Amino acid sequence: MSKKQAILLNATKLFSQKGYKDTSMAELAKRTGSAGSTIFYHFKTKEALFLSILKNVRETIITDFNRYLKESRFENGLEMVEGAISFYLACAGRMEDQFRLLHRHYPHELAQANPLCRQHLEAIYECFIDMFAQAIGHGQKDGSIGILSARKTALIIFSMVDGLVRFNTYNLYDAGSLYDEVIESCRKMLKNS
Amino acid sequence: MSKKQAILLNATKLFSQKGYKDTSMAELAKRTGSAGSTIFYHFKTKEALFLSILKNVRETIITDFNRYLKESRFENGLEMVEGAISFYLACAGRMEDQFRLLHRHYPHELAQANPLCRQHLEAIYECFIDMFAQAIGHGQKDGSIGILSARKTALIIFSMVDGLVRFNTYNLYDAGSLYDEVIESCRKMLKNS
DNA sequence: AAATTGACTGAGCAATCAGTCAGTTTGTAG
DNA sequence: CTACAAACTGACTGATTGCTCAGTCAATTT
Repeated sequence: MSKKQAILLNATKLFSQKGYKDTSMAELAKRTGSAGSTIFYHFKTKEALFLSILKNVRETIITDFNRYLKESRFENGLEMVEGAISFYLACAGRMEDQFRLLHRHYPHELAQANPLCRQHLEAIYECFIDMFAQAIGHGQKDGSIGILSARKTALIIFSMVDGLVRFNTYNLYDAGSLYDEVIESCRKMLKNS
Repeated sequence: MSKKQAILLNATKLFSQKGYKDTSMAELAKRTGSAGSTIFYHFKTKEALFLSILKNVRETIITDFNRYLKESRFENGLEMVEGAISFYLACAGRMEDQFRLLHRHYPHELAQANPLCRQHLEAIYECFIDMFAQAIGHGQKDGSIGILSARKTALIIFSMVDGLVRFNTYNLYDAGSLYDEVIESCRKMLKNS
C-alpha cells in the first residue's frame, strides 16, 4: 500500500474516532509510519486531507447504493421501503468509521463555509433520502402505501433509522434489537388503510 | 451577575457552538471580561467546567419537565404522546445551546470514562424516553394505543423527534414544517386497530 | 551520463494551549 | 480602624499544534 493510501486509511479512523480537532497530524504520521511532513506533501492542509476523505466516503456510499439498486427486486413499494431500511442499517454497519465521521459536527460546520464540503454532504444525504422517497412513491402507485407526502415521510423515516445508528455508536441501545419494531412501525405508518 | 455565572453562561454558548476542544479558555475569559486565571479559580480544570455546565443542563431540563408534568392534562395516552413530542420540540427550541451541547460527541465520549458525566447524560435521556414510555403505557391502558413494547416504541419515537432537532441544527430541513407529519405518523404507528 | 521527476524526511518555526502561582483587590465581620 | 478570607489578576510555563523548508534518494526520461 502506498503511503498516501495509508495516510487516508488511518486518518479516516482517527477523524471518526477522535474528531477533527483532536486528531493530530503528528499522531497520524506515527501510525502511518511516515514522517510528519509526508502528510503535507500529499495534502496541502489538514482540512484538504479531511475533504479528500469525505470525497472517498461519498464515492463509496454512492457505489454501494448503485450496486444495491441493481441487485434488489421487490414485490411492492412497501417492501421496497423495508429493503431500504435494511440497506441503510447494513451500510452503517459495514462502514462504521465513515458513518461516525458523518455524524460528527465538524463536516456540517465546514459545510457552512466550504461549498465542496456541502456538495459531498448533500450528495450523501440526498442519496439516502431519495431512496426512501422513491420507494414510497412506488408504493403509492401500486397501492401498498397510503396518501402522504413522499419527501416528508422519507425525511421522518431517515431521521428514525439514523437515530438508531447513533444509539449504537453511543452505546445507548442496541439498534439490532429495535430492528423488528422499526420495520413494524414503518409498516403501520405507511400502509394504505 | 457574578463572574462565575458569567463564565458558565459564556462557556455554555462556546462549548455548544464551537465544541469542547475548539473552545479556548483564553477566549472564554475575554468574552467573560475577566482574567484567564479567574476561570481556574472557580473551576479546577476545563473538564470540571464542562461537567458543571452539564449538571446545569440536567437540572434545567428536569425542572422544565416537572413543570410540564404538573401543568398538562390529556384525554388519553395517545394525546399524551403527542403532548410529549410537542414538549420535546419546544424544549429543544427554548434551550438551543444546551441541546446542541448534548448532540455533540464530546459528552458521550467523556461519559465512557467519567461516571459523573454518564450519570448526567443518562438522567437527561431517561427523562425524555420515560416520558414517551409512560404516555404509551397510559394509552395501552385506556385503549387508545395498541399492543407493542412501550420502551422500544418510546426509543423509536425519541429517535425520530431528536432527528428533527438535528435537522434544524444542521440547517438541513426545517423541523417545524415536518411537525404535522410526525404527529400523524406517530398516531398511525401507535393507534389501536 | 546528465537531467528531471515524485516520494519522502528531519529539523525547526510561530502560535496556541491548559494550567500555575505569587501577589493584589474587594467585601465583610469584629 | 484592623484582620482575614474570598475573589480576582497578570505574568509565566512546558507541552503541543499545524505547517514550512531545504534537502535526500531512487526511478525514469532525455
